[in-house]
Formats: sequence, structure tokens, C-alpha cells
Amino acid sequence: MPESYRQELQSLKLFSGMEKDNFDALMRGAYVQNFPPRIDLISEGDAPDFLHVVLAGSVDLYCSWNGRETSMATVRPVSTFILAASVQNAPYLMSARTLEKSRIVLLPSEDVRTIFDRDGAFARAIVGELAQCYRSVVKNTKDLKLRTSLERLANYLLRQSGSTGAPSFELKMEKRRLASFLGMTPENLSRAFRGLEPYGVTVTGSRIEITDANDLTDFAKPSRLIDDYAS
Amino acid sequence: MPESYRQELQSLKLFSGMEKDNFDALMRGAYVQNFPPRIDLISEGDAPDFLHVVLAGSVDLYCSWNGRETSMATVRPVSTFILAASVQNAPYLMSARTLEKSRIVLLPSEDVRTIFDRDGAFARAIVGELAQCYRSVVKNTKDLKLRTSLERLANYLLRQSGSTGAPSFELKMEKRRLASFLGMTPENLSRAFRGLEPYGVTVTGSRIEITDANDLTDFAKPSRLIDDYAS
DNA sequence: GGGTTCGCTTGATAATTGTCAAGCAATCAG
DNA sequence: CTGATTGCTTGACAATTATCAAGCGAACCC
Repeated sequence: MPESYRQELQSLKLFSGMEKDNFDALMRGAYVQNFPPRIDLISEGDAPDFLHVVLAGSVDLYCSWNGRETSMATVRPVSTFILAASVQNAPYLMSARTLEKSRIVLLPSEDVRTIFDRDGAFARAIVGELAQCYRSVVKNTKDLKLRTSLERLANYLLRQSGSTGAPSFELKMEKRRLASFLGMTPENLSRAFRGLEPYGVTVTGSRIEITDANDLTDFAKPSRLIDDYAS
Repeated sequence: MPESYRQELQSLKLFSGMEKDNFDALMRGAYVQNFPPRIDLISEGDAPDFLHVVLAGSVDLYCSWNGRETSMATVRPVSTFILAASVQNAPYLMSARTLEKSRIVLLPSEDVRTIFDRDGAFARAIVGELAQCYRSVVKNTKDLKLRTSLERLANYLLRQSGSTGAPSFELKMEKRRLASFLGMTPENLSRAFRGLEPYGVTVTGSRIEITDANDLTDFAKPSRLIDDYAS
């Protein structure tokens, strides 16, 4: 495992507080792998053999049932995924596939659990990570249950625009995946975009322009307790 | 704080591994309170002053936005709620109210964080608890995004019936709350119950009878990765 | 007992969302 | 360049879900 990757990992809050010996032990079993786009990394139901860390590229977490499929989240560098399954030694609840060319670190889950048992700082860091993941999913549930698809899209656009600060920006994912993430069909997303035109949203391909942020905000009614990703 | 309650708390997996001194310290700031039904305990957005433990009764966790409201979960004895907010010192994402007469222990969040910082066993227990909560919410999201309301109801009934093993059982909550929990209106729940009649479901007040479990299972297609509360 | 409240149900109707089929424009391989 | 593929859009239609209004029956209060 090259030193540069080691440093990237150590810069993660999840690993930064660990004792050096424990971090070394964890790295001993780790390996890095490069994947092409659209490669399945894990399937829901599998045993959690590895904790994954995305160093470069991006990964789609998705779920299937009865022939249907839905996108749950996108993982971008540098962060981990399926931490909960790894520490619980329980089957993955989600599948994962690369969206683009990606570099991923694989840490044997057994090592993670062993070191988690003897390194208090690591355990505390995991608590922080899990609590944040938990709160994200709760927010997502609120979004789904309390809002219509038009409202979900409006708030999504405001979040994206808010994080860049610009009134114009590029969608970070394919529209079909955005539709799935927001819990609707691609056809419906198309219509939803047009439904937001009266509130000052213009769509040109994957470029979004919000001409009247106040108008859109009045409609979307974003909430710190649903849309604030920071906490 | 009476000794009997202390013991109930100590029997919780969350506290059972702690060092005695730390447990004592945590208990020093704790107090028990009895609440009548329908009392608001916390409101989403509030600062997380206390970690709550339900000793008796039951508590509804719910969320509101823009005049709408939805039920997220029911907490039954003996378990905690809003652990994530407490350890993160972040605002509650959900409100809570008693459903019936309830006895609740309040542990100052600050004490929880302090002791979490110095007791590794406690930190590890919190990891287990959070990971389980996280996985529950993910399952709930899958249920919402991948299934129709009829399918959600069918699987809910199978889960309830499965946990008792009997073909006949009482609903554990008001139908209107069940509707909200399942993400539909009360009117729709009524119709959904009738929609399950062809699959061998009979409803009499709050008593449910599943006359043909195989038939219902064929329709509901329950999945370990959505409906299994144990893991 | 008689009236009131409350939760549930039902019917009629409307809004939302999904499905199917077709078409269009950009991309890509040969 | 040309044909094929792919993702997106649109229209027509169907299914699902919500809303509104009314009614029913059990529980509760006076």
C-alpha cells in the first residue's frame, strides 16, 4: 500500500485519532484497487468482508426488491461506505457500483472490528461517523414522506446551488439517477423540471439556472432539519 | 434515582459494559419522570439536552414540515431515543410525545458525551446501538421507495404476525398512526385493508386475522434485507 | 338515557405519479 | 460520414394516492 494513499486515509477523521500501532495494523491488511466505471463492488445481502473507502471517482449505493431498483446515495472522495454492516458483521443492506473510474481502498472488516475493540479513539470516531450517517438517512426519510416530488426537486436544486453559491450550476449526476434518488421516474423528473419553470428554474441539458432564488425558496421551504447536510 | 430503575438501565446493552464508576457518574445526573399520555417530550430543532430512556409506556417519534406531519417510529421499553443527537450535540431531527402513560429516564447529554469520551466500552456499545438504528432507517427507506402502500401494509402485517407467531393478533397502534407510519392517509389504509382481503386478511376493529399466510406472503414478498428487524 | 366526541369507513372526485410508446438529439463505433 | 446506441423528453393514458364530505358506531360525559 503506497505511502500517499496511507496519508489520504490518515487524513480522514475516522482514522486520524487512532494509535499509530493500530492504524499500522489496519493498513497491513488493506489494499487499493482501481475499477472501471459501472462495476459492481458489492451486492446487498453479501457478508461484509471489507470496509470500503473511496479515494477517487464516485460510487452509487442502490437497493433492489422485486425487480425494482432505487438509488440511495452517492459516495464521493474521501469517504467510507457500509461502515455499519462492517462493525455489526451483518449483511450489506445496499449494493454498490462505481459510477466512473474509481480508486477504492478495501479494509478487511474483521480487522476493523478487532481494532475497534481495542482502540477507544477509533470507536469514538466511528460513533461520530455513524451518527452522521444516521441523521442523513432520517433527513432523507423526512424528505420522502413530507414532500411531493416537485418539492423534493426544488429543495435538491437549492441545496446544490447553495453549496456552490452560484445561481447556475451543473447537475452532478445523470438525470435518471437523480430521479431514482429523489424517488420518482425519469419521465416525472422531466415534468418536474418544467413544473419549476414558474419559480425561476431554467434547464439546459445538465445545466441548471435559478433566475429567482427567492421565488424558488418560497415554494421549496427548505428546512435546516431536512436539507442541512452539515449537521 | 431508585435502585430498581438503576438496575433496569444497567440491564440495557448500551450501559452494561461500562466501568462502574462511569455508570455511577452517569446516574448521578439522571432523573426519572412519569408522564401522562399525549405529552410532548421534545420538539425537532431543540438542543439535545437529554438522552431519553423509556422504562414503561410508549413514545411516538414524529416529524413535521410545512403543516404536514408523519410518524417515524414507536419507542417501547426498554430502549433509548435520540442517541445520535445527544452524542453529536446536534439539534433533534424528530419530535417525541408519549402515547400512553409513560415512565422515562432523562440523562443529561453533556454527561453522556463526557463519559463516552473516557469509557471505551460505552463508546463501543453506542456504536452497536447507532449501527442498528442506522440499519433500521435504511430498511425503512427501502420499504418506502421500493414498495406500494399495499405492499408496505402486507409486509407490516406479516412482520407483526411473525413476531407473535399467531395467525391472529391485535394492532399495536391506532390505525391513523399506522397509516402515517406507513406513509399513507387513514382513508387509504382503510382501502388497503380491504385490498388485502383477496390475500386472506380479515380485519375486525383492531384485530387482524391472516387466514392464508402463504397467499399473503406470495403477494408481500418479504425480504430479510427490508423486513428483518433483528439485524 | 341522550347527546357529543372521536376514530374509522365509504363514496365521489381530484391530484399525483407511473407506464407505455414514440421521437429527438447527442454520442460513439466502424 | 453513417448507422446505432443512449439518455432525455413528450404525449396519451392508467394506476395510485390524496382530498373532501358524509355517515357510522363505539366510547364518553352530563
